[in-house]
Amino acid sequence: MAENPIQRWTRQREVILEELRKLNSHPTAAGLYQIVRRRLPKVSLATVYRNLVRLSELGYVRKLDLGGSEARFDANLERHDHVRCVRCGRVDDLRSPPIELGRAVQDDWGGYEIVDYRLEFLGVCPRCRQRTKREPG
Amino acid sequence: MAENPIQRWTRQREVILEELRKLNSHPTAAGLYQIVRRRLPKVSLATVYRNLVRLSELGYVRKLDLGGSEARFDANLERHDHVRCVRCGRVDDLRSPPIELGRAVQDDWGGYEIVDYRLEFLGVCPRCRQRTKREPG
DNA sequence: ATCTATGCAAAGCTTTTGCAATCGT
DNA sequence: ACGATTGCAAAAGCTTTGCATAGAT
Repeated sequence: MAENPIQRWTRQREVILEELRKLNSHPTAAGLYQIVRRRLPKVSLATVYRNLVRLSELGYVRKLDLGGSEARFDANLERHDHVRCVRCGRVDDLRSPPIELGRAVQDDWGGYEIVDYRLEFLGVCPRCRQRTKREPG
Repeated sequence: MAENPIQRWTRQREVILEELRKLNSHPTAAGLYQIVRRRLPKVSLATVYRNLVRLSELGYVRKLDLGGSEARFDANLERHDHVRCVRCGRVDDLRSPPIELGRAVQDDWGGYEIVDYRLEFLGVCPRCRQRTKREPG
């Protein structure tokens, strides 16, 4: 997938990957930037973006591109789907096995050659459900 | 869904809705703008955006928010999924019936209350497949 | 007459890019 | 030493917003 596999394992790249691997919260680039900054105060947001692109190309991470205005990143490379909270934006992994492509659609594909799918559930996360009970509306 | 259902049926709103209804190509705001401009040369892109938001609130259209950088709009209000061409960005309706939420996931939802899902298939559209045969790579 | 909607331009937000300096190999 | 990578700032791409004017009811 990467055109040029040559890479230099810079401190920035290392820390960005390490911190993303610690999280299961699928941070946005800006979110991860704030976390990485705690270890590398001088890092720039552009470096975080560039490394996330590079690490995706190299197959270390996955760019999620779910709904919402910001892309999210995931170091969990196994095929899995996500649930996104419509209130707070939080994204969690779905424990359940991914759907079977073949079963989902019985009809024809209109001439398309299918290569992948993107499935995202929308819901209200436990914390936001709790909050709703106290302050409805 | 609309906070304030009061509305004025302006020429712009009418034409924007009419043109979107003619299409099954799920245009972006900019794409629809180009089409609407043929009938209303002085219309502004901001008006198209504002009306698409308003028409979504009023339930006349649906904002798709699939992958990709631009939002797409659909006047087909029936529950249906989409296929997006990874080469040219074209979005088509899936004829097949939508998947059944309950069947897709057997396991627990991690405390989430599920309200909706978003399913998008990625593939290569007929035209791009054709092109590939001539100029592979 | 009232008050929403429009057109224009400017601003906002996320992401990308140009450039000189830095650092990994 | 070579050239990929960085930090900074500027730019780019999509969408929203402020404001004065036009227009629907």
